[in-house]
Amino acid sequence: MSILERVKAALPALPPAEQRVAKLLLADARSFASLPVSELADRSHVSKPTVVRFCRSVGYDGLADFKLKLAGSVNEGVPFVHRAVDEDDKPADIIVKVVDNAVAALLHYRNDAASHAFERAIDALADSARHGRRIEFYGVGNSGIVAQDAQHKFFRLGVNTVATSDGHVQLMSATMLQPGDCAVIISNSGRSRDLLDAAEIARKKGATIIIITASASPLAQLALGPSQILLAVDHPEDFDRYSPMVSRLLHLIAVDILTTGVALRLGQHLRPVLQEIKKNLRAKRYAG
Amino acid sequence: MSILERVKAALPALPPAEQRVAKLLLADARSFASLPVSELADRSHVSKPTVVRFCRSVGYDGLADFKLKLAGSVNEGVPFVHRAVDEDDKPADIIVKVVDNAVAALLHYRNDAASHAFERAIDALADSARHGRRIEFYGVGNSGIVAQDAQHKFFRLGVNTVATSDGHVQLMSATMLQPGDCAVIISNSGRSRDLLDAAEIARKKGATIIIITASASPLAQLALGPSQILLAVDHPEDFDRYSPMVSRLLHLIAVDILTTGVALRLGQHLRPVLQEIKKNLRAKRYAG
DNA sequence: TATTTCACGAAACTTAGTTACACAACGGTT
DNA sequence: AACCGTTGTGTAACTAAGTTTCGTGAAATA
Repeated sequence: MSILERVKAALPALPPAEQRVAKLLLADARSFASLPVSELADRSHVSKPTVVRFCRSVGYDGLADFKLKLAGSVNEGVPFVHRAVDEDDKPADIIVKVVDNAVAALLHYRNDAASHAFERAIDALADSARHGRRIEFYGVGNSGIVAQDAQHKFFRLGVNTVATSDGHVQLMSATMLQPGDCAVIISNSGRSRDLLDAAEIARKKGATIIIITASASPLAQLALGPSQILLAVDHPEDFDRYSPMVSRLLHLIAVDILTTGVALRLGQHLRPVLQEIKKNLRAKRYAG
Repeated sequence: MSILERVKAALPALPPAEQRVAKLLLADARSFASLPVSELADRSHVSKPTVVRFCRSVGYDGLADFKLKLAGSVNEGVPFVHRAVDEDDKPADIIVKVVDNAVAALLHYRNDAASHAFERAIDALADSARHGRRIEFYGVGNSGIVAQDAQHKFFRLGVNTVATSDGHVQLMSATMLQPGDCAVIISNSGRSRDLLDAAEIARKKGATIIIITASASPLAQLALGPSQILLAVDHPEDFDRYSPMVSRLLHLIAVDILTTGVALRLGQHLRPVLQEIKKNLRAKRYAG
């Protein structure tokens, strides 16, 4: 996909000298594009032609071509660094900064989201959906809204789900779960007492629990067993001030990924349901 | 900001020959980086040094430096194109595609969001907040969730707001609005009857109405008057299949921008409120 | 052991990018 | 109106970056 990934994949098949060049590249891709051949050759302890050969080995025309493509590829993440909003920002600045921060967080998340955990979560949810088992979404505060959003999405897939943002109702609801059911628990901090209790109860009842929260939190600790799945959502320190804004977006994206995955699993036989919903909604609309 | 924008801005101040180089660049930025000086000089009918001079005029070290930065900049939008999820995508692919689609939509939005409209909206909201007037968020379906999210955000700023996702309640609530109050109406399609009615009532009552919806919709039509503000949220055709997912994110980002803007306007005197909320929330948490 | 193949570097070469310099046009001053 | 400086531009020389050629030594194959 990205150049670096391609290089990483090709690395073992490369001759030793070229591997050293690859290592240099991977160690500091940013500066690789701006250094001249001689410098690159020196730093990786090979000759200049070897640097060129390396470029061709990984599928480019030569060093010049490689540098160009690399510059494009490496810069992917660069423009979207976190930038604090300050007092005298105009609305135009705020728009750019808010969006860039969101994008930076999303791209960061994309790079280290655990696809394996998603696979398990999607399996479990699709399974519950297919067998008509219960799927419940719990969240409090801001995460309660994410839970509702998730519920809404699954609902539109024709899957019968419930979202609860009230601590007491969550406890009651969790008590009624059974093996084969899924409880998706969403929390920004991962420290909410109500959610910890609900998760614990759901676990005891044998339900599969899927936890969307920060990886170093008490709630995340609960997601270690065999039918417990952790979808870690972390964001870099410097997003702290925007934590509620950013984490919510990441939680929503996690929900989108789950929904998309489950929709694909369920496949064909949910199409009719979707169309019917659409038809009925249209009646509520202004014709224009 | 982006290289091309910077060039476009600097263009009028450039000498004629350099302007020709700039024109070539803007006409086909993609290939500019990969062509040699001589070719660039030929195509823009100037000499080689002029090409280099142009690069320096717009703030780079020389042609080499410029090409490198350009390669990075031009690719900015490229990696994040819409990519459809298909049946045999693995979870890892789904993650990448879902995130990339979201990012593509966000960046697109960032580029043509009307900052002027945001300015007016932020002014109106901050004004209502300062004078203790009512601020209400209306939305149905998925947008109801966005409305709640917005309410939650303003609530955390210490601003007393209401979110309503029930059509009947919206009508009742809108009826009670007065000049100086704000109604923020959120809709994906901009065709929901309930919201159109609520918007119309709010308008008649003299409240400022802020509409977050697609620009070519009936609801958007309502936002043409002096105390009506349209925050248009459109997304390209090809996002259609993901429309609910993407538009919701964009609506949320619009809300983030509003919140951030209002928070800056309100400034200092909301800090104590925030700290108190934080303190009280902590009691609900598990110590770890 | 002979032979082929492969990996690598030294040196020559080519081309890209840069600098130095010269000239022309314009604007303001004497 | 003649002068001088500033500014914009191209020509030609130059430097350094990237590339190709070729030769050597090591490993693999016969």
